[in-house]
Amino acid sequence: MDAVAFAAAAAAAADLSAGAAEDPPLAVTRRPPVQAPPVSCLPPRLAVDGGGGPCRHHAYSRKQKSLGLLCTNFVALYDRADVESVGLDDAARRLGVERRRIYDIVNVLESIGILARRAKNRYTWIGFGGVPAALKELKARASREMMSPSMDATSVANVSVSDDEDDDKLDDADGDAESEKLSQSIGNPSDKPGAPCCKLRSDHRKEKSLGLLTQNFVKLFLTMEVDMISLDESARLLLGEGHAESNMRTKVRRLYDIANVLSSLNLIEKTQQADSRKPAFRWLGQVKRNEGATITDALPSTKKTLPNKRAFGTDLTNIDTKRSKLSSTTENKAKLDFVYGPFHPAGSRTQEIDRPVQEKERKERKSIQDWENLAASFRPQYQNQALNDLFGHYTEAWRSWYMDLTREAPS
DNA sequence: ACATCCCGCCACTCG
DNA sequence: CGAGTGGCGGGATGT
Repeated sequence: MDAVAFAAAAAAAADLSAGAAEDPPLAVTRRPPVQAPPVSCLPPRLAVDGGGGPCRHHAYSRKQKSLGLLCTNFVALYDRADVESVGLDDAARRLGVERRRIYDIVNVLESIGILARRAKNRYTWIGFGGVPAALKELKARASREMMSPSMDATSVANVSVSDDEDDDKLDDADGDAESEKLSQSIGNPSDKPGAPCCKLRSDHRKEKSLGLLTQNFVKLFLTMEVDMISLDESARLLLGEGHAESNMRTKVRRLYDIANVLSSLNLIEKTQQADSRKPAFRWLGQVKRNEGATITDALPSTKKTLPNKRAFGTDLTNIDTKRSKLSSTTENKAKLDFVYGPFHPAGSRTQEIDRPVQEKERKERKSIQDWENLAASFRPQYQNQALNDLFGHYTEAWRSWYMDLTREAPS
C-alpha cells in the first residue's frame, strides 16, 4: 500500500515521458568487429590479476563491460580513505571506458549519497558512509510525498494518460521541490524549511534523470513491505497508470542499468519471484523499517547467499576493445598511471568478509553493524596491516557521522 | 524467442 | 559558442 501510494505520488511528479524523437535513419551497425582484442584480454590497466585468471582471450564479451562491473571497479578504485575527489576524465581513463559510462555510474552513486557533485568534471567522494543518511532522506521524502495534498493516486493516473502523445505537462508540481540532488550539504544542518522559498526552477529541467529514477526506485523499496519487485512492476509503479508502452520500455531499460549498479553495490540483489519465477530484486540495504526499531537482520549474514549472481568480480576491469575516436581527450596525457595500491579490488567472488572488524558494542550500534559489513564487502582486501588500520579509522569516521545523524531520531 | 542492456548519437545545459 | 552532460532507443548479446 505504501509503495503504491508513493508510486502514485512519484508518478505525478516524474513522468515527463520520452521525447520519442522519431528515429533518425541512422541504424548503422555500430559494433566493433568481433575481432578479438589484439593481445591480452586484460587491458594493461588494473591488470592486477594474480595467477590463474581465466584469461581466455575471448572475443568481445558484453559482460565485461556491464555497468555493474564498471561500478564495482569504480568503487574499488575510489573507496579509500585518502580519496576525496573524483575527476570524471580521470575515472574514465583509469577504468578504460568512455566518458558517457562514467556519467551513468556517477549519477546513481550521487543519488545514493556516495558521491556529491562539486563542479564540472569534479565529484566529491563521500563513500558508503553517505548512504545511510541518503536513504533516510529518501525515505522521509517518500513518506512525505505519499500524502501529497495536491493530487492522489487515482487522479494522477488519468490525467496525462491520453494518447500516445507522450509529452505531458511538465508540471512536476510536487509538494516541495528540492527533488534534485539530495544536497549533501553536510555543513548545513538544514532545517525543516517550511518555507518553500526558492526552488531552483532554473534547472528542474529534464529531471527524469537516471539519478532521480534511481531515487524513486529506491524509495519503492524503502516504502514497500515486501522487499522484492520486478523491474516491470517498478516501471509500472514509477510511471503513472497510463503506461505508454514505449515509455515503459524505456523506463525498464533504465531500470536495468540502475539495478545493475545497485546490485554491484550490494544494495539489492537479483532473485526469483517466489512463485512466478520471474526475476526480481530484493532490497539489501537498511533503513527499511521505521527508524524506531532496530534493523537487526537485513544483510543476509556476512556472506551473500550466492543468489542469481551476476558473476562480478571475475574481472577487474572493463575492457576497452575499440579504440575508436573519442581518444580526442588530449591523449597527450601521461601514461596510465595505475594506482592500484597494495590491494586488489575486492572480488566479491572468492572470499567474503574475512574480518568484520566489529568490536563488541551493542546499544544502537547494532543497527549500523550491518552497514559496516556492507562496506566491508566492498572494501578492497588489504594485504598489509597498515592499510587495514587506515580503514579502521575510516570506518570510525563514518560511524560517528551516522550516529550523529540518528542521534536525534524523531519518534 | 525473449530478456538483458551496451553503445554512442545528438539534444540540452552550462561554463 | 564549445565543452560537458546525459536522454534515449537501436539492436547486439545472453539464455
